[in-house]
Amino acid sequence: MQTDVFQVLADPTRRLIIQTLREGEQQVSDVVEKAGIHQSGVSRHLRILSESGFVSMRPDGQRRLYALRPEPFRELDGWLTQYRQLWEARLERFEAALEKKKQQTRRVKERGTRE
Amino acid sequence: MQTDVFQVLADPTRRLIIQTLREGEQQVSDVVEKAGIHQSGVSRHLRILSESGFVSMRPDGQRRLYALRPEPFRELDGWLTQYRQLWEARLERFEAALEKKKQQTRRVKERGTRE
DNA sequence: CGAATATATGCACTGATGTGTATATGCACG
DNA sequence: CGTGCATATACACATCAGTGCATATATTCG
Repeated sequence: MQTDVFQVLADPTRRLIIQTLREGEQQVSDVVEKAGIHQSGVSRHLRILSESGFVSMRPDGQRRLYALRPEPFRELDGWLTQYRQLWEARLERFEAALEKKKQQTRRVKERGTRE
Repeated sequence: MQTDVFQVLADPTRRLIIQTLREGEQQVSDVVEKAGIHQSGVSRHLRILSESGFVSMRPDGQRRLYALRPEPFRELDGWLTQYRQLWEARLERFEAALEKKKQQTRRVKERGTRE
């Protein structure tokens, strides 16, 4: 968790690895095939991803299975939330979603609807 | 728009500048005060932010006013969407819990006290 | 035990990038 | 005009990060 989320995501290869792991748990050699760099490089990227919380590691014999973890994504989402109002006039996310549900029941009488 | 969003956000000073611009349009000298680096550096960061679409620039006499633009944030949000399912399951549980609590509250109000 | 396989790490290199200093450019105003 | 202020840019520099190569570590299997 020592390296910050943005730093980690800045590298394209790392994003590719993350993308790859979306399919589910993978061992290093699988990732190597898709990453286009040497095994040593992948190993180091996985280390960074691990230390920053993006992936978890589970030993399976001599292999190591890596999988995505939600926390950093959530963190990024949190950061992004500060700026949501920039493009989302109406917030329909998170608690706002709940709020909306309540208002649905209550009928929309205000000018809350956009033009 | 040549530099990619993640690359741009990787630099802490740049994120600080973005944060600063959340308060609204600012001229360079304002940003300099808050950024903690020299004016030339700020100028270059603003250039990068501009080229990547994070900010817009509007000349005002000899000054230049920079302001946040939504596009890159939206782009980041789009990227993030691929991974939302990673943690939204949990979030939904959270929402459900909240909902439940609210219903509880409502019930309590309707029927008087129970426990 | 020794060989084979999977993954991690030390070393060296290189390209990219953030920064300061100094200077250029652009605008305003006497 | 010419002086002053706001901002941009050229240059030099130092640091860092990603990479390959070679090698170490760990585990499985014969």
